[in-house]
Amino acid sequence: MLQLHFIRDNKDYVIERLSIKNFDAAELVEEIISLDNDRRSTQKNLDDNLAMSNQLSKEIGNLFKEGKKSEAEEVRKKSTELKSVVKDLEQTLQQIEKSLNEKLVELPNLPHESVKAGKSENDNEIVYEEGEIPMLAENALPHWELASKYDIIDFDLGSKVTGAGFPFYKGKGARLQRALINFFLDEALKQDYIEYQPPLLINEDSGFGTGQLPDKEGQMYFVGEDKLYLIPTAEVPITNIYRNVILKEDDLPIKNVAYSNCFRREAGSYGKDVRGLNRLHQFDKVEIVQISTPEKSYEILEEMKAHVSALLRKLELPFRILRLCGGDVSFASALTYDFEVYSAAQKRWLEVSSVSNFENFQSNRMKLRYKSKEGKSILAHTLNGSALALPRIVAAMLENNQSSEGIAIPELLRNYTGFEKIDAL
RNA sequence: GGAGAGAUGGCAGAGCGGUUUAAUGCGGCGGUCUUGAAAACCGUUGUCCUUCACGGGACCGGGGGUUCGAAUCCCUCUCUCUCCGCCA
Repeated sequence: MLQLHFIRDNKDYVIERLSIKNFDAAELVEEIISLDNDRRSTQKNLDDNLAMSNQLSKEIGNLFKEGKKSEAEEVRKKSTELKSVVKDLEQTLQQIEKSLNEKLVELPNLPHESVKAGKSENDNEIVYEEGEIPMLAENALPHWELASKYDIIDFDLGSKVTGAGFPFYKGKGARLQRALINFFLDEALKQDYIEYQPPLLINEDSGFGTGQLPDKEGQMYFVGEDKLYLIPTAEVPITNIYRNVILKEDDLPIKNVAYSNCFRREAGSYGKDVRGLNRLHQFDKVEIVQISTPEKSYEILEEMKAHVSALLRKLELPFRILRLCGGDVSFASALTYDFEVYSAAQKRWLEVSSVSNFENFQSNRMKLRYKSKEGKSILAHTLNGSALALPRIVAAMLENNQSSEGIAIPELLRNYTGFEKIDAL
């Protein structure tokens, strides 16, 4: 959520920047400013009446104490009249604030200066590439076939027990998952992240705080009985730790890491996009989250980018980094880098990480502030990134490392898996 | 799931209809004293809205109600604690 006073002071700038996200804000901004004007004048009016009412109540108290009953009655009558005025104003104010909030929440975050205009993911800018595209044999298999050939992931079993997009990992497949999770967590710990294990269900306030609600309600699984949502990413619980919190400047930056299952309904997905591990309803992810001062947040974004790059390097996967264009960067993000690995049998790039700076967009929603050394309350900046999402890493690893001998486990992961290759048992 | 108790400022804790602009203690910050520190003493100590400013208003877990006036009374939700039941 953008700050009201910022919108007021930078009306044209807001509209211009949002056009980069293909969002026409002109009308909305006008409505917001006009509603805010109404809010201010109504508030002023209400406050004046309340001040008067407070004054009268005090008088009544004093008069009663002095035994001047009839005079007190007189004032009480006046006060009663005032009461209906106050009640009306309160209702009006509530209405105005409600519609103001509804409008305010519709405005996306402003894209960072470096974000270029663009319609879709096709306009994302490749800013970095590393690693060699493997040349596979003619008879190379896509990962879903490798998965069943070596009996390490069972998609059909998942469909039977739950539904499509909920695979079983089995044997070395399951052990590989566990190895990757531990590897990712340990790498983050080396960078001074604090490890958390968050709840997998969150309430409505948390969903609002990070921006999943009200917009993307349909993307989350909802447990109606208890009004809880299954998390689409650990970002939600981990960032919401700080909802309505005032930190100290010395606490920053806060670096948290969490492994969690992630649940996404992915309504409307179809075709080759959802084949095998490419898109699941439940998957595993290690997420890094940082809370920072505004001055440092872009430096930290680079640091997080470097962290994710190092992980992919250690896993020996060819990858590239994209700076998302205005049309593809998410509602809440100011700047996002996507990481894609090359999955050589599918011959396509798969997104395995998304690293974003939300600036104070989430902070403003969840009132996450810190007290500066001068004693001022300032909205913090929030950042997060996948480090990393497992399924597509596994997909690329299986495909890229296949040979007649089986599937080779990257050197640095062998300590974690306890085996060097996946072969026919 | 059943029965009971509770939620007050960074923390502890009083207040149970009108000098509460929320007592008091601890902690934090500033000062006096001291070569320095401690102790002692004095002062200060939240968030938000509004205003150029003076000022005004809101906030005692959330929401609603009673009243001229609510931290205080009523309703409701959430959470915490104790006991019982169930349970990895």
